[in-house]
Amino acid sequence: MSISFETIEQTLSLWMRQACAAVFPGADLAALPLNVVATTDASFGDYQCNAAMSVAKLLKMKPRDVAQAIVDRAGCPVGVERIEIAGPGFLNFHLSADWLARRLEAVQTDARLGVPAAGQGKTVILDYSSPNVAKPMHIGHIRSTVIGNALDRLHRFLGWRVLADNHLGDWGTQFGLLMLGFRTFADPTAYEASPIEELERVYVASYNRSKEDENWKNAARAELVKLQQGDAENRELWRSFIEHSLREFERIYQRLNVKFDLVRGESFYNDKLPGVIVMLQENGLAEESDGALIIKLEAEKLTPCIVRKSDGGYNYATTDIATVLNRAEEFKPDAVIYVTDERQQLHFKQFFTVCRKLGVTTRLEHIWFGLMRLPEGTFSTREGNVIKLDRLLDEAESRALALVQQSSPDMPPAQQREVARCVGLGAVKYADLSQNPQSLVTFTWDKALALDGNSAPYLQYAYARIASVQDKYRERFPVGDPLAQPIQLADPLERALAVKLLRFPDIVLRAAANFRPNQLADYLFDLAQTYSTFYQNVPFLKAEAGVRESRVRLCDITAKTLRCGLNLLGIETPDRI
RNA sequence: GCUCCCGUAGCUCAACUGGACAGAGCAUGGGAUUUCUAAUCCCAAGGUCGCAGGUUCGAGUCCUGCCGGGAGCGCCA
Repeated sequence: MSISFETIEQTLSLWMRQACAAVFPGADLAALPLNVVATTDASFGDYQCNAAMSVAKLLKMKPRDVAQAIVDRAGCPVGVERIEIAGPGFLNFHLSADWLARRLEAVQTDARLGVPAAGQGKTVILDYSSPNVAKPMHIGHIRSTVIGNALDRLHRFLGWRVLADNHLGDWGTQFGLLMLGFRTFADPTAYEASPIEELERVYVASYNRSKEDENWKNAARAELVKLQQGDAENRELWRSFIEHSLREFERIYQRLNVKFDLVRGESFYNDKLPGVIVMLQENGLAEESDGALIIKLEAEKLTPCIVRKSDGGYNYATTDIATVLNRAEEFKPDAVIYVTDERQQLHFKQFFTVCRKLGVTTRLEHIWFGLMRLPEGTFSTREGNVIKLDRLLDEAESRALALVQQSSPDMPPAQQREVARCVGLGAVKYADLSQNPQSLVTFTWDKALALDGNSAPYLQYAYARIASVQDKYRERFPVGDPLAQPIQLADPLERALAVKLLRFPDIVLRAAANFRPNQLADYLFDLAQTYSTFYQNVPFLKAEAGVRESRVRLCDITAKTLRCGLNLLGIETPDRI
């Protein structure tokens, strides 16, 4: 069953706006921030509002007088026991325990846990992961993939129609070097055994030679031109590179539980590029410069955007413009979101600006994240110092397995491996999702594979403990039915847990709106900590009947929230750990 | 030279986009288990939020300058 809820912040904020309008008729409050938000500290109540300060400024009154007027004349919204005025004019809302309990009861039987379907009827295209063909996926790809996938899951859960598109790098100058290298250096046996590894080796060899051999460089360029002109043999080779790469990528995506709705590489748009140029010219945007076709963006204080090279070839920008035009026409999305690393910020600014000039009104967002680097500096395929994604995941699973074997020696080995898989993968994903995407990341094994503290295993452990409590309850009280008993919030630890649980919908909305999965991760960790304190200090199975059922219900809602939240981050929750 | 990010406890990171005495984890020291999974919990210690000004009732958050780190800046993607 699914009930349509307004979130608590939405309800209280709306009430506040109406209250201010009623108490101060005639004042133009439309532009003022009157939002009610969760408090940072329980001593300030459950929710707080700073409206009095902004209203006071507008009306040239004292903030405390404004706050007092609101409290005196507007009363309290439903569910709020009292509103206190604190400090310079903060309004602190204290929710009634009874209202919290009734609300939790409704959430418990709601399939969406009270999260509104805010994206209903809207479409978003998510462009993420997008690895380059013929190169192995390495730890640098994990951020785009994991963050993009979390945004995918968040939006889908909120009711958006999501089209996840893997915009593969399957076209471009690297193919000249790759083809020439392949014909010269490739070892058929190695290629058969491990195509991507061999392609990578071949590419690096070819690239290195091009740096010192001008003829080699020219020959590579000739191969590229042949490919672009549709030469059958090069075309076939190119196709086989893509095929092998996709098979390899697919294996890793399955491992990460990542699914795409569309896999349209850059080459998909090849035949649309001349049309884009014509369009740019017709709009008077493009001009010749040193043989290339460029779009000047001086008014926007951006460097020019090159849309056709002097040799007649097209650029990244041209493909991206064609892609947006195509997406807008075919899918009519409300938004197109790109998840890439920080180095592409300028490119996206230029390209979005050009799209606007072409009359594209679709919301375009570039969600960039800090480049992953090694303690000794950046890494690249060419340098050969990459850490493959497979190796990272293998290492994660084997570290987790050691831990599982140690703490659950009686578990059957097959189950130990399955738990280790969930825990190891969860740890890797969580390491990326729990911090601000834009922060700079230096890769270290211990950080990426942390299994304690603020980590996925901590959350998974909390979840597994609840599953165990529920089993024990059924064992000892086979005729008991928690849902038949009301939730009671007498103990402060129960109340604290209840308040935290009911924040979930607002957190999910915010994490999606800000494109910041770490805000959800933060919340889940906080929730798990609150639960662990509750678990440690409040008995449930030994509590008297009634209280016992109420607490088991709190456990159940916590489990559902953890599972739902972790699932939104792409992290699994085994029942045993 | 110009543009964009970042600088918070010994270490790794938060801080709901301008709100209350800046919070966690790790590491350190102390404590809790005959009882629901100790991969846990409780307590302690740890800070001039890079520096200097400014705006504001209020600044880690906004503005200016400087210092330090990263990234980008016409035919790569």
